[in-house]
Amino acid sequence: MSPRITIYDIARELNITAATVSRALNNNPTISDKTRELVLEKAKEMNYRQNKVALALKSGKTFNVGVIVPRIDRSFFATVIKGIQDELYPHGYHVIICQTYDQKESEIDNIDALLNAQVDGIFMSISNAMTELSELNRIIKKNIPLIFFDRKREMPGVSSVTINDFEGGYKATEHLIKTGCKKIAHFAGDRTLHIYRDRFEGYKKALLDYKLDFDENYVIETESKVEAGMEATNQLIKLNPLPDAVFSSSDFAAVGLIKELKANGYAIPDDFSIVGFSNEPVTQFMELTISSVDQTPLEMGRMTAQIFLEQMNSSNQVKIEKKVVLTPRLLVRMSSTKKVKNKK
Amino acid sequence: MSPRITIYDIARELNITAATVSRALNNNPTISDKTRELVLEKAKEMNYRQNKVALALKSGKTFNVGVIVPRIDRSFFATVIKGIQDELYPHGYHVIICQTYDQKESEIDNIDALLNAQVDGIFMSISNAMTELSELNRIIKKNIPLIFFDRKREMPGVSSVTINDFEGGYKATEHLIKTGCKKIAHFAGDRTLHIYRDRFEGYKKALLDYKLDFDENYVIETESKVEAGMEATNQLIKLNPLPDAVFSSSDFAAVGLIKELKANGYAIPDDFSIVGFSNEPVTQFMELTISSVDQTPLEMGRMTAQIFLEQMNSSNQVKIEKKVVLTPRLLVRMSSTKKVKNKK
DNA sequence: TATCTTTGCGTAATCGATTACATTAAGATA
DNA sequence: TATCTTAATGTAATCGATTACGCAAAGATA
Repeated sequence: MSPRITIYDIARELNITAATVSRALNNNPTISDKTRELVLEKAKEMNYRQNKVALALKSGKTFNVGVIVPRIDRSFFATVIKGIQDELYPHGYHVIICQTYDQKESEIDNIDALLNAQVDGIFMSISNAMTELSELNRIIKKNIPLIFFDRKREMPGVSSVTINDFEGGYKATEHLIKTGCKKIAHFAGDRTLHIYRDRFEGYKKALLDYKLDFDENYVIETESKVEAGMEATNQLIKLNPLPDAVFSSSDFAAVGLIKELKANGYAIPDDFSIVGFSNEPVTQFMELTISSVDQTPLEMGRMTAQIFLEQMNSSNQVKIEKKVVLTPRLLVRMSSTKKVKNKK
Repeated sequence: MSPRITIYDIARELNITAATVSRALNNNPTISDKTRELVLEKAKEMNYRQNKVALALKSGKTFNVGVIVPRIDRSFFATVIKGIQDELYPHGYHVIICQTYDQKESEIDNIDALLNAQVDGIFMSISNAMTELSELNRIIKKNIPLIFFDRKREMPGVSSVTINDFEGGYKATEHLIKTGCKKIAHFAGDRTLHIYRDRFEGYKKALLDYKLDFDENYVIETESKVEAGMEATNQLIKLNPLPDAVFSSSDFAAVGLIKELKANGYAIPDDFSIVGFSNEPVTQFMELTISSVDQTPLEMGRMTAQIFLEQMNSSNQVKIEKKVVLTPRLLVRMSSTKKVKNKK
């Protein structure tokens, strides 16, 4: 095992002090060119590497940030993290991943661990279960940037990057209306969560704006799973009058919806136009590609990281509180593209 | 901004020294029960948290590990990371993510950065481009556990966790043979990579074992993309005699294959039985679910982490070199399940 | 020549925790 | 009472880097 080379080792070799070595390596102007060159040469020769841990202890900056998500094996979160990483890597930051599975205890635990590890910032998609704001306040009190993405909580001095779920719901519904659908049902998620409530509200508003009746019976709450979508479909096809379109808050539910509709002999998009939400990879790989609302996760990650960098560069006096709301993009695919000749 | 509480702050409050506080907090038996209780109480009252950075500098252990993957927004890698994380989190380790996009420079860069950050271990899916073994040797020389997963390189003292790609290729092909296919084509990946070469060899061996002719014309090299699979399909359907099955090294290519076959009026699985590789989420969401070979990424991550923990717990003298080869699981789905009545 | 600047580098403190070694005081033993 | 244990705590070094402050030598100025 080769011993770690420190600035003291270099200093000893050159008969100077560690302070001089440190200054030379940091391009301090008070060091003569001769000495600087000697040091740089010797450092290279000895294969010296700066010990970031020692630096972190001295400076208080670890150049690590923590990202807290429910789980990383979900395309959406993996892509947000990719965006964060892509943006921060050139600035020398490392990204530490924490998973919570949306358990409140796990969220508190992870925050605690990240604070002990002295991260320079924490990015978080906060669960609905997390009511312990005191834990979050510990972050603020330490003056460590906390930034919410995707799912947020209102807190003074805390920035957030979210998408406009209302607009997403509105756009999806408007698209269905404009392509001729009159009786549009909605697969809603858990409406105690603001993201699902907002999508639902957008749906409702679009109906009103275009003078279509809103009927609570056309709204079916369902989980974000294929099976749940299939079950919901069985309720859907019992409706009278039968809808001619569905806006689903979840792509997975939309997949289940399509499976079950086909099994029951319905044609898509001719009998039912369908728009999902999230632009999960599966939507574009299906034989019948599914229209969906893209949440721009890459941009979300990038933006989150950018706000963090701004915050780090600003003086400590100035508290930045940015509320960025990204515009979702409607992606029209086959599941909502009726051939004109088949239009009923 | 609340100041950080240190053991010195506690010591001052109690009129004792930091050494005593440290010992009390670490359950050192030479500390009297009275003092210990006083310290613990005061620590709680002042909301003391151990500074892991200071500890890391002293102990040389950061409790951080680095994971190097080409990109994290791929289901496979995201799931491996999840496995690593799930296994290491209970032991107090944090996972730092690095993406390389399979660029050699980026791989070297990331290794360097992780070493400077003093991680306790590095887990890596190494690209084919990475020929600079000297960089990897720097890790070994520092006595930091390096563990390859998914894609490895032979190095003394380095453990690895991979799957048996040969067996995966064999199983997939054998399954097609046993369900009555006689003329099985193969979509191969880049066969300079051992994972693709092994899958190909498994395919070949299965044909030989079951007395079927191997024909190089039935092997089409293609990228792991839907579009590439579609292009390859156009070569495939020009073959004479026409194959009755395809084993694809890539699920995405299989998706393209199915799309294009259907577009050309072929029925699946009746005209073509199809098995893919990787068990990408899309394979189970398709209306026509795709048979595939699961690489057990969760187990791969878990196993990688376990080997690391073993290595950390063993004495420094003992070098552990484990080569774990996981067994892939064949998942039979609709794309290779012919109805008996339709069997040709 | 005497004094003042400037240049270049050394000294030593600091970040927060751990720990080998030293020290003190109380109780045990002869 | 004198000496020896032993329990409990203090002292100070250490991990590796940065940096305020001090100082010596060289050149500048009167």
